[in-house]
Amino acid sequence: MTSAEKLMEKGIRPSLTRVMIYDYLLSHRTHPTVDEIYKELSPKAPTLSKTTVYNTVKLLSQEGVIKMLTIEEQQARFDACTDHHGHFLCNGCKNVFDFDVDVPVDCLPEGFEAQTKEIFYTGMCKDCAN
Amino acid sequence: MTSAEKLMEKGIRPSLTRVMIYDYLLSHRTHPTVDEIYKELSPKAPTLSKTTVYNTVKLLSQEGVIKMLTIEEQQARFDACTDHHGHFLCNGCKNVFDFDVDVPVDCLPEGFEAQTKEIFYTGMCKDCAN
DNA sequence: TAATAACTTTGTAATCAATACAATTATTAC
DNA sequence: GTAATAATTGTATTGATTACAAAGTTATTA
Repeated sequence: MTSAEKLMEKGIRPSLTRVMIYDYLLSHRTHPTVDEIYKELSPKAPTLSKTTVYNTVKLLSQEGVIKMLTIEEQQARFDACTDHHGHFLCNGCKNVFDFDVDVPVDCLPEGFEAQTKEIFYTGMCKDCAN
Repeated sequence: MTSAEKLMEKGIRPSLTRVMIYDYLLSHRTHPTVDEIYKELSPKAPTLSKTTVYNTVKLLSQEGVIKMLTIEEQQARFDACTDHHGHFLCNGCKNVFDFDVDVPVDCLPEGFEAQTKEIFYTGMCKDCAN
């Protein structure tokens, strides 16, 4: 399935801009910020507005196409991989790494219903630990 | 052990302001924001500055006396309970609830060293689910 | 195809949490 | 008690995000 088809499946009209931003996230699993997305795509799309990037990642997040991450900082990051996995923020290089992890289940009090589940670790990555 | 002693144990001089803020967090397990702490304590301490609240929660977080939470929003929240537990943000009432959960261990790639571990869920709490 | 309606994109201005910084006040050490 | 150090304060600034209205684009209808 193409990325445009994935958007349509969620009821999102696959405009060029939306597909471009979604494709960027699909092919760059670096959990970029809005600013990073904007800076990367601006050369190819000189009229792109940062507001559009904000609008688009908000829309895609709301519809569950991508995930918003809020690890510790003041800038949100975005991830096109919506499968469940943990995120590790390295305090050295500030990169965010994925890791496989089993989500704890059945740990919520009676009557609580989870819609999103996030596992965020911070520390030092392999390269920065030494 | 008094809260002042706990601060001293971590090498933090237990000034009146610091103890007051720490005590507030110890007795109000609502995961308040800086603004909420400031608004609650201002009547008792009219000369309190919001900058001092920022300075204090940053210091206490850095020294591991309290924990900073960054669940989904743009305002950080603070928690005096540093035992491991999960946090649940209700999308209805916007309250943050604690829940017991086993932290996954040994899930990081070789060489990665975790310093903090957070488990954040969002959804609907018992009261808001109906 | 033209006219209209609906949606998307854009740029500017505003908001607001957080930080920088310098001045003031309080505490400690000698 | 005075100098040195640390804590607190207020103001100004930064910077991510949102609000909003105008401009541009796509779809719909006749």
